[in-house]
Amino acid sequence: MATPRWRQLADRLAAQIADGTYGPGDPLPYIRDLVEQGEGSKALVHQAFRALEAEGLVVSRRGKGTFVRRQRQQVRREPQRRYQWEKDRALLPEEERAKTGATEFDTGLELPELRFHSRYTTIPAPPQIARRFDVADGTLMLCRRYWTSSRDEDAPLSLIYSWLVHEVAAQNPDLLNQDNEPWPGGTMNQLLTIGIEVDHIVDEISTRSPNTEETEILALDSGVPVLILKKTSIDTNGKVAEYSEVALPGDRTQMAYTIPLKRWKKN
Amino acid sequence: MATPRWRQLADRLAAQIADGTYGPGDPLPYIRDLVEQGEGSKALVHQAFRALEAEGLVVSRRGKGTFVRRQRQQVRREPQRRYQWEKDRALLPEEERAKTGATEFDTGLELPELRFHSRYTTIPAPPQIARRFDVADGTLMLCRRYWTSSRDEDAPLSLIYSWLVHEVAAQNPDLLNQDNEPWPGGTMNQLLTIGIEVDHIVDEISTRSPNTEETEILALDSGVPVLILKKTSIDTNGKVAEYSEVALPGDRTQMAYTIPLKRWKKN
DNA sequence: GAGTGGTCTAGACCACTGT
DNA sequence: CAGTGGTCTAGACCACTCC
Repeated sequence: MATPRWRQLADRLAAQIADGTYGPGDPLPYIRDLVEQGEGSKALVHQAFRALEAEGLVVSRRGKGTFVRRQRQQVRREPQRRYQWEKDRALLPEEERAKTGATEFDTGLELPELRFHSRYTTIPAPPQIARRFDVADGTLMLCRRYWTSSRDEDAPLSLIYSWLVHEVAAQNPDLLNQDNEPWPGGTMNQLLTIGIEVDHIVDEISTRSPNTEETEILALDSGVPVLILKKTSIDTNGKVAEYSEVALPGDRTQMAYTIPLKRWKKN
Repeated sequence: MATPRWRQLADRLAAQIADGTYGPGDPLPYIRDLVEQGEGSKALVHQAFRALEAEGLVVSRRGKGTFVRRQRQQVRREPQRRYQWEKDRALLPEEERAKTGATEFDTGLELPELRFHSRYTTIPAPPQIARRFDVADGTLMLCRRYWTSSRDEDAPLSLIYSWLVHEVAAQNPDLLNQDNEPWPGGTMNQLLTIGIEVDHIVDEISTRSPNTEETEILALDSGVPVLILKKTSIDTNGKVAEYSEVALPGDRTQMAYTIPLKRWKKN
């Protein structure tokens, strides 16, 4: 089929954004003006604008107009450094651990008006989770949901589901109480209190469109996907100690990994 | 403002998809039927359906109906293994190198009807690229664009921009000729022919909505984001030897990294 | 040909922003 | 208050699928 007129209009505007005719923060023409100029009915022009918004190119503000989206500053996450830092920190005395948290490590922000939300639930393992831990379907799990937010609108956020085998976590009853969050020293220290040392961590990264909850909590603009980080911590016995799924705002997050390579022998 | 009726309808259908009322592959009610049932005008119901499509939950087929999207099988990429494998292979004699390519490594597919597309251009470095290589703005660069495609509709794809300093690549004129693609042994072998050994690689991963070109070449369904892999190869002198940006289909790609941690000392 | 989703119009009203 | 984007309707026509 021929390209619909709303697509043609959207592509034309997208090209003008790409070539700088409309720069970041600039206003696009008003919908009503484009209708008057014969681009089509209001619904048609509006559909073109919604497409541009879904593609992350523009933002519309009711009563003001439509503007070219500014690229948001990205937070660079380096799990290789972060996980080792977290593990080292887990052994320190509590006063030391309390000084700075993982969120500050990721963002570089001081700890200002950070609010910490958490909700713990105990539920039977769904099939996918049971498979990760190599336990029977329905094994009781401790499912911890949490996120940090800040008054700063710019503050990067993450939305986390973390899973532990309930029977294991219950060895230290403090771990079952959500009011103990944020736990000084993080998950590595929590695991230490029940005699578990993490040997290595596997990060799996994918992406998808956000659901309505993620859109709301992460304050995502329309059209922004989420990065999904599935993090599996394996202990020194080869067992899965903890598994978490982290949703990260796609327009503010960059994951970075360094891969060293073996040197070729000299000839 | 109150939630618009099209959002309410979309959320209600999304909830029914989530709870299994409509399973993968199942048809949703017809738009016209929902209109008759008083859900709203056709445009309103249609807008709800487009929202569900943009969120990746359903696909619409003209003349047939609207169906719950099936989750696509994901290809797991393990750069730590792949890059070392690529480096090891670069030293092999040509007959050995020709046996299997990087695409087969990623996908596990045999090399059936793979078609290889490439386009080389020589252009002055844009600011971002110049900064990566730490060269002056406008330094001549060899920009290589390529992708592999397959008759199999299921075949996973990637769309790549790769950059080299032109003056460096020109030491082996064969590297400037796009008809030599696919080069047996890959980029590591190409670099070897001009005396460069890669010491380590930095992967940076982000995500965004696809542009129209990526949507077309990667055959992305509506609402599917792309994973962006920015890969920087650093040689044994600490210089950037090659830089590439890879667009990967978000519904078919998973990146996996393993992070070993130092053991705690025994008490 | 009957039924599906997709496009498009003309116009109404609402919610919000500025002055 | 005028002007903006967002919602919604009623109806027309088009492109495609299946019988």
